[in-house]
Amino acid sequence: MTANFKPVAEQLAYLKKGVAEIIREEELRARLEKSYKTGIPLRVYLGVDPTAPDIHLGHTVVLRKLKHFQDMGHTAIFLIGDFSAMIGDPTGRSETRPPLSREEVNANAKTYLDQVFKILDSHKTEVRYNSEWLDKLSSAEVVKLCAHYSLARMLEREDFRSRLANQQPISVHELLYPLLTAMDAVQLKSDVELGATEQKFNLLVHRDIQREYGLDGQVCLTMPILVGLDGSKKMSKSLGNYVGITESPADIFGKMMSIPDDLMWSYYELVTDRAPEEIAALKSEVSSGKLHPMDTKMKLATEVVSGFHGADAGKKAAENFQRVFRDRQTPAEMKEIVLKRMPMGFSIRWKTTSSQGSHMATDLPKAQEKWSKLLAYLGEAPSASEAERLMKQGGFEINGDPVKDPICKIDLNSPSAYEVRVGKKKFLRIVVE
RNA sequence: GGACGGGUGGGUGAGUGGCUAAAACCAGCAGACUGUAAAUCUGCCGCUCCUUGCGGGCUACGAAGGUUCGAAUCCUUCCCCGUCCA
Repeated sequence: MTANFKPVAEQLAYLKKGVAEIIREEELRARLEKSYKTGIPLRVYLGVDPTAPDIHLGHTVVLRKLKHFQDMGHTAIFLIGDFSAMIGDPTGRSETRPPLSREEVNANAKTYLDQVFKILDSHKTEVRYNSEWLDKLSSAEVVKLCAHYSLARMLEREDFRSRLANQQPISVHELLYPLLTAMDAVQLKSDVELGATEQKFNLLVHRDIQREYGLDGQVCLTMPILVGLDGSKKMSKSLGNYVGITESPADIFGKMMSIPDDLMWSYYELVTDRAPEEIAALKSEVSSGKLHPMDTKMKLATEVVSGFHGADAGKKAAENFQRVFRDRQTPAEMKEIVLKRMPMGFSIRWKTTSSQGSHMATDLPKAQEKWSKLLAYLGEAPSASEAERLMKQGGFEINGDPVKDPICKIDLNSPSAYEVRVGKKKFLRIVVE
């Protein structure tokens, strides 16, 4: 069976969109040509350590590139670093990462796959786990592997060098990270490995080690790091400047709108399917004043939402955004929480457009309860103090009117419904039955 | 193994016995202005209780003990990190 590849030049143009660096482009072209002639698809892999339960927009940059290879008929391999996650990639770290347990890693790996297949075609993706071979590696083999690389070369790496210079600790096992993950490349016999620019060192070590094991060194393709919502640091969960791909359409839309204007071009390039020429055209129309930056950003937000939730959701999110923030109305749909008095306390039911749940609250027995406490109890404010603060500062509204009195109470005995705004973006409908 | 230096709130980092829930800066949150952008200005920024007050309580400066009317600050032991020597 021979895949029907597109001409090499066309493939290359498609694959080059948005990339930071290809090491080396000539080799990639050569491999594409060979594949074109033989009909054998390239083996392209992306290794990801499941260190957190969710993936965010930043991760999708490189996933999308893997998808591009898939689109061109090549074999996409999604490698889950279930073993390497337990070491922790030292990249970009100014300190040693606390190791994860196998249980955490496995749990994370499971949630990754669902999310990843929002981007990749699950039927065409080869999913592998590096514990498959790394678990079995004997000490003798590890020693042999280590013999292929020198400490001096290891210390060429920026984050090791700077930690050394700043008198911060480097654990020996961290040095093992690039070497052990190189075994992935060896085992997979990869033609191409993808990664973010910060992975360049690792990718290059992998390439070197492949050669030591008698393979042709893989092509390394790096993608730029997506800047987070704050507009300066890289997108990461721990910095809180991220968009999770499982978030609701409204949240994704709102977050996308909050990025600085200048940032939208790189988002267009890295997380949408727009061709480079289209992006350039949009950019010049904005700078000439023909297009309003906000409208252009709304387009971006719509496309991002559509990518994860479908075109309808994207459209709806855009409409809702305009309704709430331009027309200053309440959203068409908001999270609804129903409180119902029961003999033992309250039953609490909540539902959003995408999910729902319920539980009993036995420790909320008062008929008159402070809003601040209720919000904290419901998890809609981090703490009661925080909620009080919000109220004092005018960030809390009931049915459209600001309530600044921090001891304002809700009567849980008389049935009624409240439309409540908590902070800038959160709207709730609270119903007492 | 030895000699030194260090561990403070989400981060950086002051503070060496009471005036310190702990300077300053960053991040974060809210308000004003706007395009929920950026920039700017103002305020807030441990938890909790109430009668929301420059109010009460609790917790917090690596851990555990101790000295003291009183400790992030002094003492003891322990843990962790770095540097230099071997």
